[in-house]
This record gives sequence, structure tokens and C-alpha cells, in this order.
Amino acid sequence: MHDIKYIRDHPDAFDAALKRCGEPPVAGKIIQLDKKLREEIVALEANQASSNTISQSIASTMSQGGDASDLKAKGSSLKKKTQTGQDQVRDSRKALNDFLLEIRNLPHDSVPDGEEEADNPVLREVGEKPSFDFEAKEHFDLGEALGLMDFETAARMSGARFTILKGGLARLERALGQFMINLALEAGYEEVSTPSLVLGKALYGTGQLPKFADDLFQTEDGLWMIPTSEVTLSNLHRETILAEEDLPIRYAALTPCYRAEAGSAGKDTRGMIRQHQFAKVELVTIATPENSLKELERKTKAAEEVLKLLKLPYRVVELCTGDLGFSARKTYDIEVWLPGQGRYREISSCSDCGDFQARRMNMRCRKKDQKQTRFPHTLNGSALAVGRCLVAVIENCQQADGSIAVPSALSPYMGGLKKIGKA
RNA sequence: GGAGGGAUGCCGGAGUGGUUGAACGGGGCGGUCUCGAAAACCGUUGUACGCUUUGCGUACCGAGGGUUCGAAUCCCUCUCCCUCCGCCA
Repeated sequence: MHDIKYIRDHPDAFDAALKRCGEPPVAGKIIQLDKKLREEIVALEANQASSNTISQSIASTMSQGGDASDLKAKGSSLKKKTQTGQDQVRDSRKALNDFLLEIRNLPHDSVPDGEEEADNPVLREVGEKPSFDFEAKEHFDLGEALGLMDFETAARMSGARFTILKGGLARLERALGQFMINLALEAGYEEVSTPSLVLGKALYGTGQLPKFADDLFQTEDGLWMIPTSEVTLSNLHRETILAEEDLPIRYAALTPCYRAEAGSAGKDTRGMIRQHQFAKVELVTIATPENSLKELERKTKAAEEVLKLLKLPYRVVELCTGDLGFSARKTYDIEVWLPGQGRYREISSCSDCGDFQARRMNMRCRKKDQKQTRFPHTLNGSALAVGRCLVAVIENCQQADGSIAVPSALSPYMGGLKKIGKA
């Protein structure tokens, strides 16, 4: 959500920032809606003020035993005006609010200009790509050949975009999740276990709603399945005032994530890259405005650490203005190398959302002994997506015989197992 | 699922139609007293929005509607919490 006062005072800067993201100008429309609303509020409140005065006159007249029927008639006629005024204000407020809710966050000044994914600058490449003296296979060929990855059976009970893992691969997935959440704790994040189903307002808060309802699953009684625990972790302090001295607050959760993938028909149809359900360790930070960019670097480092310890090659790119997500003001994507595909694939996305989500959630902070509240900044990042990391381990650690070498960092989580072979 | 009880300011807790934005107590803050502190005493202490912004106005007592000139107080709907019974991982 945007600060209406900022838009009133800097309409041109607002539109210019949106333009960098390829969005049309809206400040004029917003100011017009806002002006209408405020005019109606002034009229309404003047009305309410005189109603209140009349009511008080009635009270004092009656307490002195006088006749107040004239005053009552006056109050009665004012009442109708007040009611229509209230309706107008409500409608205008909703119109402004609905409009504002659909406008994306503004990019930070430091974000590079660009139109699409191809324009994202690569910040660094880390680790060495493995070289094989055989042709590298994709994870689904390896997994199916091992008899430990089964898409057909999953499709029979759940439809497309689900996977069944067995034996060593099921254990490997669990090991990855445990490994990652433990790293998050070491990095200073507090572990949280949250619901997987949430009310719509939580998703409005983080920005998935109202624009992206198609990407989400909704239950029959109106609850939504979380597409990421960014939603639950960020909403932990919605509608509250935090003590600034307690910031930054850093949370981590290992949860399943559910995505409808409505706009992705035909994309990544084979394998585990794009599933309706996957596990992910998410890191969320609530920081003061002064510290949020610093926290973004810190969070990205924490995510990179997972890949370093697993010895998986990756690169970090910064999203250009045209590729930035709805709620983000600045984002780093981490892409892991997949030898089977012969390309980098996104495995983490770390974003600084500024005060955009805090405003939508009405989460505020305040310095000790100060009256004035302000909006903290929220950040989120995956560290990492477990499903895609499993894919990366399988493809990077594949052996000539089709077995998978377990990364040494993971071995303790797998009872010392060094290799996943045929079942 | 059945039967009851509840939701008021930072906390506890009054308040069943008229200067109640809300008694009283606690806490916090400021002050008096003190070498200092405690105690005592005095004062003060919500949020949001709007305006012709040293001030004024409006709204808010779980949420949304209704009755009324006027609602924290009456009526309706919903949400959440608690107790008992049933069911259950």
C-alpha cells in the first residue's frame, strides 16, 4: 500500500517510479479519488458536528423539563443528510482503497532499469560447475531410473505437478529441509511453526491479493493455502505496534508451499521444478527503515551459505525494474546451476519490500518513550526452496552409474549415508 | 456437533439510552518532598482521520448492520475466547 500523502505531494515522482517498472501513470486518478473523498468527509463531519450540538441541546432542554420537539425535528432531518453522507464516504473510501491495493511497490533508486529477465545484471558467480565424462542427465530421468521418484502414481491420486519420492530421495528431501532450517537458526533467525491456511486479509497484507488470486488455492470455506510462509511470518505482527528496540526481528520457517501455477501451463511440465506443492525454508525480517537494505544483503548471504555448504554452483542476479515482484522494492535472485538442463534456475529470491507490506498489514513500530509511530520495513527470502534444491543435488551429484553422491554436509542428516543408489 | 458464559483504554475493572473518550485501581511519565532513593502527595497518560493546524472538528468501548434527536449501554448478524458434554489426530 502506498502513502496517500506522498502521492499527493509527489505525483510526478510517483508516476516516474512506476514507469520504470513499465506501469502506466496513476497519480492523477488517485488524487482525483482522494480529493472527492476528502470533500465528502468535510461535508459529513460538519453535519455530524451540528447533529451532536442539537443532541446536546435536547439533553439540556429536557433535563430542565422543557419541550424539545422542535429540536428533535431538526435533528431528524439532519439525520437523513448524515446517512447519505456516510454512504458516499464509504463508497469513495472503498474506491480509493481498491485502486491503491492494485498498485505495485515502487522500485528502490538503486535498482537497475530493464524490461525483463534478460536485463537482470549478474552480480557474482560462485562455485565450480561439475564436469562429467558422461552426458549429464536431468533429475527426473535419474530419479525415475533409481525407482525413487514417481510422477505417474502422483498424477493418479493428485493430478499433474505432484511428485512421489521414496527411499533415499524422500530422506534426502527431509535432510535438506532439516539442514536448511538449522542453518537459519545458526544465522540468528527464530524458528516459527505457522498455519498453512490463512484468511484473505493475510494475503492482502503481503500483496498476493487482490491481484494474484489465480495463483493460489482456496478451500471451499474461503481459506487460502499459503504459497510461501512469507505470508504467515510477515503477518505475525499485523495490526500491532512493535518496539523499535526489538528490531530487527528475524523469523524462519520450514513449511509446505502451495501454488496453483495458473499462468504456467506448458512450462516446466516434466520433473519437480514447478510443482503445486513444495517445501521451503523462508526467512522473514522486520527491520527499521534505516537497516532494511543491510538486512537484504545479510539475508542473501544466509541463502548463499546453504549452497556453499552443499557445494552447489550458483550465481546471484539483481532483478531489474521490469522483473521486480509486486511487493518488492529491491530483489536478489539466487540461481543454482543444473547440469542436466545446462542452465541456471531460480532457487531463492530475497526481497526488500520497504514499508509496502507493513502499510497493508498496519504493522507499525515506535521508539521507546516516543509517541510517533512509523512503518517498519519487511524483507523475505528463501533459504532455500527445498524441492528445487533436491533437483540441484541430484543433477550436480550424479554419478556415471546413475547414483547420487550425498553432499558431505548432508550426510549427518542421513545417518551417514554417502550415496543413494538403486532401490 | 449440543448447552451455557464472555469480549471496554498499557493492565485490572465499573458502566443497561443524554456533556462518558469513558468512574475507580494498578502501571508509565512529569513534579513536590529528599543528600539520593522509597513512601506520600499533586499533575499527566489512547488511536486514526480531516480542517481555515500554537487550535478546532469527526470517528472509534470485538466486527458489521439496525432502532433513536442521541447508543459502550436496546435489537439483529458475524468473529474470537472460556466452561461443560459429545466426537476425534
